[in-house]
Amino acid sequence: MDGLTRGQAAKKARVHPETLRYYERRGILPEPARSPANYRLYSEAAVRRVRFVKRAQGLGFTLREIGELIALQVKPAASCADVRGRTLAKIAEIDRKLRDMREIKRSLTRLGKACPAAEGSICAPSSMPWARKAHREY
Amino acid sequence: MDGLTRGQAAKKARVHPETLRYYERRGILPEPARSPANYRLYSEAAVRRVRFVKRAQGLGFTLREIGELIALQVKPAASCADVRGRTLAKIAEIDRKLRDMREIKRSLTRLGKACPAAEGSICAPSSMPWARKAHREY
DNA sequence: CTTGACTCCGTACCAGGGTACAAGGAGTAT
DNA sequence: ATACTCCTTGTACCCTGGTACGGAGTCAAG
Repeated sequence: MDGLTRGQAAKKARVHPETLRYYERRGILPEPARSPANYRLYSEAAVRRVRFVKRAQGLGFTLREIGELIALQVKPAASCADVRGRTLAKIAEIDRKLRDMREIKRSLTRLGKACPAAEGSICAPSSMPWARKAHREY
Repeated sequence: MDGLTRGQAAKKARVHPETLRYYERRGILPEPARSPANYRLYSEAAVRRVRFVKRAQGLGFTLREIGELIALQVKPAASCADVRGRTLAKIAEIDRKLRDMREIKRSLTRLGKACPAAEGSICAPSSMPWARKAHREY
């Protein structure tokens, strides 16, 4: 019998075993095959999908959005123009996130440079507009 | 009397007024000045900070992480080497997120190209490894 | 000088995303 | 066959990040 049990698949995907059942309920994972003894049997593809879900969550996507992202490919070809529209919208969203991300990184990079590595030294005033002044602001 | 009331600040930052009180409890916002009638008075800097928080949340950072990000600049200069270390760690984290983000974008872009805009046409098979095959995987 | 919209505070509630628990069955090791 | 671990189901619980609610005070417009 091949396929991974829930615990094995969970370990490979680095999530809690219960999470797999939860994703199944949420429709994020399809109902897996079952062993003769009714054990769930997961494929490597399922593991990859879970890993993708976790990375996407780390980027601020909700489970519903991630489900939509996955659906883009699983959808019937009939709704092709629709799929294309959704895809372009998702790309635009990601571009926004990329801009935000790069902006935060720039700020942090400036801070890293202003901050000498030596112990006991003094950091130059920061360059993060969202932090600057916010604590003496009245 | 200058400074924004809670409602005004919330509107500018595009959040619910209650959120400002919540962030104050969480230490994300400092305790603001008060009007003679004990109303909170927010600065533009506070509004900018809230906006930053929302963008960072959209990138998958938790409130605790965002607090740390903000603390990097507010921290006393004494702990400079420490701040530098944390800053570099945050930058590495952001680089990971950037890689993930770009990978998803690439997949979506391929999908967008494979998907002719015309109504009723057929999409080419997808190029998203995390979706592909996961629905016939047993 | 009242009405309506705002504010205060404390507390209670809610949704999303899991995680735990109980009672019983299956697999394996000794 | 006895233990130990993992699996099944259903249900209950938990944490995070807010939102809502109630009773009282404030402020601006009419």
